[in-house]
Amino acid sequence: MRLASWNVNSIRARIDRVIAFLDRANVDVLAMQEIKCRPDQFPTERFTAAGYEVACHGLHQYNGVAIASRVGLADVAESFPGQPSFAKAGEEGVVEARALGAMCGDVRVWSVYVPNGRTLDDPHYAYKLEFLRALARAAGPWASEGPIALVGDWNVAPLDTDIWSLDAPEAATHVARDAREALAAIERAGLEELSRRYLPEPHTYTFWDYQQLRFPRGEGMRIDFAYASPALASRARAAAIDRAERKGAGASDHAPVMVDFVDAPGSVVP
DNA sequence: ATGACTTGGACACCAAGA
Repeated sequence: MRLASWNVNSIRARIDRVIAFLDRANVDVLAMQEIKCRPDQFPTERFTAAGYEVACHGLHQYNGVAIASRVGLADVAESFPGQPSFAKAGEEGVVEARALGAMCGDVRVWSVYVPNGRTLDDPHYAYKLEFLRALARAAGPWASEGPIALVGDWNVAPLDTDIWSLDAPEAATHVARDAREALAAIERAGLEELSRRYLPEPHTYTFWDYQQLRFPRGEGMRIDFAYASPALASRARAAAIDRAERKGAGASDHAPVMVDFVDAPGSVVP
């Protein structure tokens, strides 16, 4: 099974590229982030025509996550247990559309979009830390349950070599010690990050800002990752970052991250 | 080379991203 994760930065603006990518990269399951629409606006029929089932969770033009699968899609869950809400000043808290889980074949796949954080003194930054900590708590029991993948846009650059410049002001929320610590809790919960296993080269990026010619200058960040439980990590064989998807007109600012898994030992291929 | 980000919503500006 080939599993891909991609912050598409609007599924409606990116649908042609996404469908072409599924075919070109031979993707079985695609976890999307930042779909930027509600379910009634999601181009479901384009995925159906390509042979994929779709689940999506979106509240409005911000955030939003989805999963497309051609190996089955069942037991869909919006938000993870204990997912924190965010309250704008003077408003009720809202559990934002940042996590979606589904059974895809025998793998439980979660598409995750961690809050950006904006700036270190912004309420969104505390929200980001709480989101990561709550997800690590939820993932603790999952790690020993079976094949589970947590993939998405984590908005944290764990290593100094995961970013072109530690001094970029927009990077502060992605390299801060407590942000990195909050992400490390996911690994301490027993999950392994698989893109790093196969792609350890420093300055291997998954995101390049639209501004300041970041992509042509090679100035990016590595913030998209694929975590897996031991039962799934043992079945991983390869990973790739599809840098080509950042090229050309109409590209997302993120590239897809892909991981290949072999079938479980003893599984029967229908 | 004298450039300068993209998206969606209500609107020709703004919030949000990172």
